This record gives sequence, C-alpha cells and structure tokens, in this order.
Amino acid sequence: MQIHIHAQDGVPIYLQIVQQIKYLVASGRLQPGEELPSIRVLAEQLLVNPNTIARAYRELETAGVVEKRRTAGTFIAESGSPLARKERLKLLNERVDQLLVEASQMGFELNEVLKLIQQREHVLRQPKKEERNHE
Amino acid sequence: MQIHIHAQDGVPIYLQIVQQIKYLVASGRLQPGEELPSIRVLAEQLLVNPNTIARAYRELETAGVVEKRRTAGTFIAESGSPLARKERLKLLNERVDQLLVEASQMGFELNEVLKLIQQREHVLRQPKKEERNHE
DNA sequence: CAAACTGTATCACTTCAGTAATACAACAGT
DNA sequence: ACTGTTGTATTACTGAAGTGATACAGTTTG
Repeated sequence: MQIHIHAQDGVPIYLQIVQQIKYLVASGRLQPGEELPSIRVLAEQLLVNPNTIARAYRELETAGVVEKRRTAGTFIAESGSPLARKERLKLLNERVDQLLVEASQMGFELNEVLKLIQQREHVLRQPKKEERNHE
Repeated sequence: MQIHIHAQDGVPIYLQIVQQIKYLVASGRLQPGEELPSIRVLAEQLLVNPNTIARAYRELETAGVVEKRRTAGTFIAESGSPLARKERLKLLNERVDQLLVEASQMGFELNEVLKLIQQREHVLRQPKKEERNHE
C-alpha cells in the first residue's frame, strides 16, 4: 500500500495516514474486506512509532472506514459508514456550509463551485496511474 | 455587531470570531467599507483579551476580508480577496476534494451533494431574521 | 501639547495535541 | 504449551497553540 508522509507539512502524521486511506477507499483502490498492513509493519515502513499508526487506524474505525479484528488484523469495512442518515446529513451540511462560505469569500459563484465539483468528482472516480498528485 | 462566543466548544475564540465575521460578510450582513468595532471595544463586549481580537482581525486581514487603517480602525475590505485566481482555485480544489471524499465515505452520491449545495447556498444568500442558527 | 482613541509588540503562562518508549493481552499455528 | 503475530494501555516528553498582562507607537482633536 502506497502511503507517503510529508514530514513538515504541518499536518500531523496520523492525520495524513487517515486522509490517504480515506482517499484510497473513496476511489476504490482499497476494496472492502481487504487487509491493511499491521500496525507494526506500517510503522516500520513509514519510520514512525506504532502508536501513531494505531491512532490512525482507531480514527478510521470510529469513522466506519475500517474494521479491526482483535488478533487478526485491520480490514476495510464492508459497506459505508453505519452512521444514521440524519447524522451524516448534519455533518455533510456543515462541510458544505464551510465550503460555500470560503468559496464566496474567494469570490467564486455558485456555478463555478458546482462545475468544479463535477470535475473533481470525475477525477476521483477514474484514478489513472498518471493522476496521483493529491496535494 | 452580533457575535457570540461559545466558551468551551473546543473552537478557539479568535477562530470563532473569524468564522462568524466571514459568515456575516458572505451573507451580506456586513458590507464593504463598514467599520468593525475597535479591538478594545469588541474585547470588552465579549469579555476576552484585546490580543485575541487583534489576532482575529489580523487573520481576517491576511485573508483579505478586512482592511486595517492605522489609527482609524478596521473596515470590511472593498472587493473580494486579492489572491490570484490560480491560488484561489487551488485552495478551493482542496476543499472540494475533502468534501467529496467525506461525502463518498458517508455514502452520498454526487447528485445528493450537488442538491444539498444548492439548498445551502439558497439559505446563505437569503438570510431571514428567523434563520440565524449557524451551529 | 495633552488626552483619547486607534492598532502593535513583547513576554509569560497554561494547556493540549502529537508522538514516542515500553509493557500488556489475546489469539493462531506449530 | 510456546512462539510469533495481532491490537491495546500507560505513561512521559515536547513543542506549539491560545490567551492574557502590559507597555508601546502612531493620529486625531480639543
């Protein structure tokens, strides 16, 4: 599994991991049921403390992205997050609000935002080999 | 100017101020050229240290929302942020990506996201007196 | 020029987020 | 049962973020 840590990006390591795994799942490059590297293995690979990986995995589990089986390992969860639709909608609403306020601040029109979203969605759904610059 | 601080929300005071002022500008309730309360006055009103307000105003100035005139006060900036379009697009792209990944994680389809955005935009653009629950 | 107002700068205190070292507990396979 | 693998828990260090006390530096205006 390809995960890259950018040391002094300001973004904490465990969060970089969380985000990248979410990307991988969202784009289908990690499939439900698939096993993730064990905490220690990934820790060694990325040269960080196992606790840091453990934390990332814990967050991913809370978010419903991943499922931990006691002594067997960590796996991509079967379906989407088990949160109630109402909860999810509330969360999504907050995100959308943030986005719209920022966009408005930056002087973008609604149409531009919508167009941009369709473009990015397209990119996310059809990840080609060339296209992996996510920063 | 109506700003409310929720003490232990986890969100730092200066950020709450920044966000609320951005909302007020984005929704047109604060107009370009309008003067903000002086640092000390707002500090007293909100019962926080003047430094905290100063910080909020500084961030807003950096973001291009606000303009400080040495000894005259702080005012809503005339036009949108002066950032180059390219910069703004890059920022917006990041936000959009985040949103889409989260939405996908939560099991939402593109159409639902788009619809939601149009709803929220409508709310932001037409703020009625009754409609000021932004949390 | 003194008083009253702007925003600014410096420094110190406190808390907490991020990370690490290290020891623990459960299960699988030989 | 032993060994090696999981993930877990406890504790401690460190640096940065958030806030505050307090002093500074320009304008305006009486």
